[in-house]
Amino acid sequence: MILGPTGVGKTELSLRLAERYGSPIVSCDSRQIFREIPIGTAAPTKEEQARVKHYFIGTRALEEDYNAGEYEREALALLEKLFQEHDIVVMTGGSTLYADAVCNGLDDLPSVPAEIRKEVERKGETGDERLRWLQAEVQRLDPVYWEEVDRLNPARLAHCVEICMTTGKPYSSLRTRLKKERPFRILKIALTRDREELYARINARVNQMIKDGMVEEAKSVYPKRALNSLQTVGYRELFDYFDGRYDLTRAVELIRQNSRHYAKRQMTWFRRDKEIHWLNAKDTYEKNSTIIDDLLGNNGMQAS
RNA sequence: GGUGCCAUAGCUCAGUUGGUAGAGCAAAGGACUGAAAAUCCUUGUGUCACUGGUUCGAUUCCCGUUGGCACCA
Repeated sequence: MILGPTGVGKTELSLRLAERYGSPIVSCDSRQIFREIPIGTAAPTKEEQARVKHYFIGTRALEEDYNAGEYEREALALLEKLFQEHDIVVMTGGSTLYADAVCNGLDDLPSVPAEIRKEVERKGETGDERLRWLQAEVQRLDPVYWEEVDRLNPARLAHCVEICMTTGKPYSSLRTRLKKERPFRILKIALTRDREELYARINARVNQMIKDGMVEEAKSVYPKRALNSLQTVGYRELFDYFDGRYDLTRAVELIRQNSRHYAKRQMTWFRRDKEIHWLNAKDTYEKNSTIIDDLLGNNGMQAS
């Protein structure tokens, strides 16, 4: 598994490793999975996909309500198949929860019916009012979870309420947080770079996306802006630009900034994971692939 | 050349009737089990332009210097 913050250089390393091991690449990215938005999500290009077979790239429509649980099921099913033909399968991506779902598993929860989601969404007009309603509901439906939840986080509270309403049981009673066994060994590699350098790469990549037609791409999906799949760095800022809230220069500035924030949040998540082996993205492929071979216990393996 | 105004955090600025200072943004750290590129929490980083004076004490008042802006010649 090749992890790392956005823009660090996962794609190139993954491609070369996949070629070396004769493996496909299983993407672990919650936004590259949508086919309508390849530019703004820095999805692998046609050329890159021609080099190595990719999974979970552009396979879903924006309207499909995709989530980490569904990804866990699909990815595990796919891996089972792939491991029949491959000793090593390369997985890569920056969606931390999705990666976690594959490695450790999520609890078995039902998916929330649309009516319930709508109901929970609608309560309270203003953000404050809604937050207070959610807090009251969690206290009433799941006092155990109330004790541990981040009480100011509407997304957390809403999820608990949704699950309680869907199952009729307290969310906390379904939340085992047990680590699931997997029928394969997982080697987690994360790439890192100096912060300054990472940010410079992110800034440059945003420029490139704009040149590659990201504004037009965003325009084409603008009518669907309310979808969860479009609550995505790059698109939100461009939608606001289309609405006249600021000019394109400002929008690009905000995209850069929010991408940096995203990378920072990813780093926070990765730092906590003690299973990760860190590699410097600046080191040569030869050096890094040798380290990875050692970690795999495949010192004798010849690069093809 | 003259007059006036300004100089405080990375940026934009507030403020101290004289007791060495605080907002927004930027930035940094953290949380995270089906919306996760989502959602949320915490944190103020400073020769208060420089020199001298008055004062127990000056970022604050005064003289000068430098830089910027405006107006007048």
